[in-house]
Amino acid sequence: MTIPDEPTEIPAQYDAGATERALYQEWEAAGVFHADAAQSARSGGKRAPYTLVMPPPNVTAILHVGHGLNNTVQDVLVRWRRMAGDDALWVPGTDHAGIATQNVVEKQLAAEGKSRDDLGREAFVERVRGFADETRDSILQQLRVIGSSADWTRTAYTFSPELSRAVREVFVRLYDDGLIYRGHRVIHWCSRCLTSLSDEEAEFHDEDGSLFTVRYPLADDPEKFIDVATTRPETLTGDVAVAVHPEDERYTAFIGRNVRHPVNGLPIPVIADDYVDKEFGTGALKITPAHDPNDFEVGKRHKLPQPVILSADGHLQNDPADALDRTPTDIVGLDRKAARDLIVRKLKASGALIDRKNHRHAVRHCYRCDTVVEPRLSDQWFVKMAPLAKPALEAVRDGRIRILPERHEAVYMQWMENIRDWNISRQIWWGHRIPVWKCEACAFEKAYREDPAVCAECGKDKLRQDPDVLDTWFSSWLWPFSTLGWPEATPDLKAFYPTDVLVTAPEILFFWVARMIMAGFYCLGEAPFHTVYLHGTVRDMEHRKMSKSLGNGIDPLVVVEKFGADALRYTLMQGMGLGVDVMLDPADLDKSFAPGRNFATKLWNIGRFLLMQVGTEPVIPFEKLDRSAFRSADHWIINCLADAIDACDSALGPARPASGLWPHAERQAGMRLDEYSESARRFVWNELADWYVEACKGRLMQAGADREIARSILVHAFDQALRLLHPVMPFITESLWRRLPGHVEGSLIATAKWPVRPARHNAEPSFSHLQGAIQAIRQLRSDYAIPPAQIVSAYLTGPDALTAFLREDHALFARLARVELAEGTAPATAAAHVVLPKGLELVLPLAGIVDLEKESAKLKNEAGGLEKQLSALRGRLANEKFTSKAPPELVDAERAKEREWTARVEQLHAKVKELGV
RNA sequence: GGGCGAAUAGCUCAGUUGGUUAGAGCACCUGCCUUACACGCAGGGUGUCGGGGGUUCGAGUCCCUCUUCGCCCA
Repeated sequence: MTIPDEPTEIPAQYDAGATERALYQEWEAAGVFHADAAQSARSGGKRAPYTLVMPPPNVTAILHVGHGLNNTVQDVLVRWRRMAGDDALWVPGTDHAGIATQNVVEKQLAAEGKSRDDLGREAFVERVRGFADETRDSILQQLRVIGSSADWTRTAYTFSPELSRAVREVFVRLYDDGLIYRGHRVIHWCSRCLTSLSDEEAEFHDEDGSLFTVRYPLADDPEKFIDVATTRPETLTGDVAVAVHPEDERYTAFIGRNVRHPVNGLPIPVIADDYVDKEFGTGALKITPAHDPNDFEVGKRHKLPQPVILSADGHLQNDPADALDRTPTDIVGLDRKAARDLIVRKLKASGALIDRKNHRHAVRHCYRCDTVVEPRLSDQWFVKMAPLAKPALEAVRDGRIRILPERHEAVYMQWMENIRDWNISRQIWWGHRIPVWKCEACAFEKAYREDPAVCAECGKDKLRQDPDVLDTWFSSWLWPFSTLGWPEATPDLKAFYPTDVLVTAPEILFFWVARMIMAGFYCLGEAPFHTVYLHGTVRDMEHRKMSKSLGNGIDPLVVVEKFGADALRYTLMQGMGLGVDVMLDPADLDKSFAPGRNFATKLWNIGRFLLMQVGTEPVIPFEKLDRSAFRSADHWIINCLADAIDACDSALGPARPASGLWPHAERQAGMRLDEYSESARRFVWNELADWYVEACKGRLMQAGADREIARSILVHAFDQALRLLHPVMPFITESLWRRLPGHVEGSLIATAKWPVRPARHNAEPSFSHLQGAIQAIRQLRSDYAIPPAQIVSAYLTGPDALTAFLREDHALFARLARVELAEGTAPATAAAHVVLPKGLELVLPLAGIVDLEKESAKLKNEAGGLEKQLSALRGRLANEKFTSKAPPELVDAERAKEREWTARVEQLHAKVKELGV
């Protein structure tokens, strides 16, 4: 048998760039990512289906580190289940992102000096379509670079003909079920995007503003007046009443009379409504029905007019039809800001402005362009949500769906219980057009599955389609099944729906997740997934969200370029506590990605060294080894492996609820990506490399049965470690795995079997004693600053069986602790002493180096600490209440501890005496 | 204003139904280029578990209260 003395052809440096590109192509060519519908147990196959649908990035998006995080989580899960034998499918795709994409193209047009109206609707939509087609695949391409193992043959797009059909189908069903209606309501209006926004799209930001107090004199008795507080004087001319609380005694005399409007001079009534908060401001409120949702309700109750005094683009208007002739001509045409200033000046001049206070309040902004959102009365399409919410609420309540982290479940419940109707119409051009046609001949209105030529009622061809398009979320809420072919009963739908886990950010729990659950029940009668995993946000060192405007973003492609995709992925996953934000420093990528970079390098080095040591000759299969010939280190590393597999499994899983309902004990179990990463890392680095590889060094030098056991176990343990790590570090593991002796040409770790926990061996504790002894010696060496090159002698005493066992591994002591185990009687003095468990003692004669007083003090100190603990322990055991009330096992354990500690204290005192200092 | 949550090492966080001497990673300190790896090796825990009170044989864990912070919603 030859022992290789030449290093095998494993490069000293791992070339991430070249390796990753080549391996990704290999995986794709081998069809690793492709899931076969026929193999799913739901279609008569043998494999449990495991499906993820990727939260579709915008067509215009470029990859940022948040995408990296989101997709790495999904990739870890799908690679894990693929190895575990599931029919694993990860569906990728993109979202046409109505407002966002239209905005980008409109900006392009503006740069050319054009507007969308210059092009006209059809040409504009074509232009956006062309733009989206160009950008659509770029982010998906970038996801490949970080290793995403999505099934690209199933790439979906919310605006594709297939998915558009699903949108149309749902719209028509909801319409026919009476769940879609047109409403005249105050909605959130973005005067820059010229469209309505849903509640979720109009985000609150705190802003410093002013609270103005304005005086309204009685029309028939100007000496008497009501002071009204408002934050928005620019909407003053839209006032149609002043409201007070019916029980507010200050104002009872005013109710039913008219006051004179301080800006337009019109008489408006004082009304009583218990919506008014007596405590806020002056306790009197101006009512502007067309520009405040609450005022709108008040106005309806009191049958007040609804003048719309702001135009669509945010200027004051006096169009007789809308504004009802209430806006003075000198204000007409001003934008909101200018109008506010002018009105405030006029009020000041006329003496109607009584007070102006600084006031911090939450103001809604457009989530796309950050313009202040204007509440504005208009006609919109709504979905009636309460009936849809009911089953979606039940599913989370009874455990068919779980949300992690748990605290988001309460948030979900609260939102669902108080759900409001969903404004789904947008006054833009890029999106699915609302499929409702109205007949101009007979006024019949209907939602059509196919574009109609003639009216379904009267047969005339005077049809006009509604000009609005649908909210983008109206297509993405169908994503878990529209991507699988719904409304067709496709093989994919049968094989892969319901899906399993939805991985996303908590911000879109309501925008998207809740609506998907509702759509799943409405369209298919089933929850679209059993687990919602909401991960943290990537933030900078000041805990700020990464954003383009702050310039604190991190480009994952730069990270991949510098450190490799595995380093990026590992860094993100090891920092991914459940629901915990990941902090990264955009100014110091080396530091931020050190965990992944260091570990990737270490793993490569472990592999390189291990493979060099083992050589290329075939090894005995692990299962065929004669276990009776195992050394303690062998048992120990196999036990470590069993624990590591166990830890990884319970950190990641369970993959699905066994019965369709999450049992209470499993409701928050699994999905601990950080614990999984750390468990796998600990095994390969702190156990396999730090101890077992070291323990094998000597054994590999000599041909024979013992060498073959070591080789086989090294190969087996490393093979299993690579498999455990593959989901998080797919490239480097694939690259090392194929270099293992006995690797079958063409086989891939990406489709290799996930490790199964082996049985534990009990013969291992001796290795822990050995480790304890070695660590104690290292500590001594460090205390006395003994250089590594200096080998010292050590006397080992204690129970014969144990010392004999440890002496067998004297070579290990020599290598790891740099000591020579000596025979004979240890010198009593001029030596360092270590007291180990089970009566073991180490004595290192260190004449001239050892400080006897220091040794004595150390031992005394240890004894003292232990005695303190011991007296507390004895106190506890002497307490009759403890011994009678505490569980008997605990009391027994405490008694055992007392015996052990007592023996150890005695041993320490004996040592001190021996030293005689 | 309403709701939810958090406060444990310098930082980010674990800590099961209350039960050993409260842990991990990173950072940090000390010593080492010990023939795979300095992106490494060895050694080191640096803590009044936010303050106060209570329940209990026993509290980081349960209850009350105060303080601070975060998120969601109006």
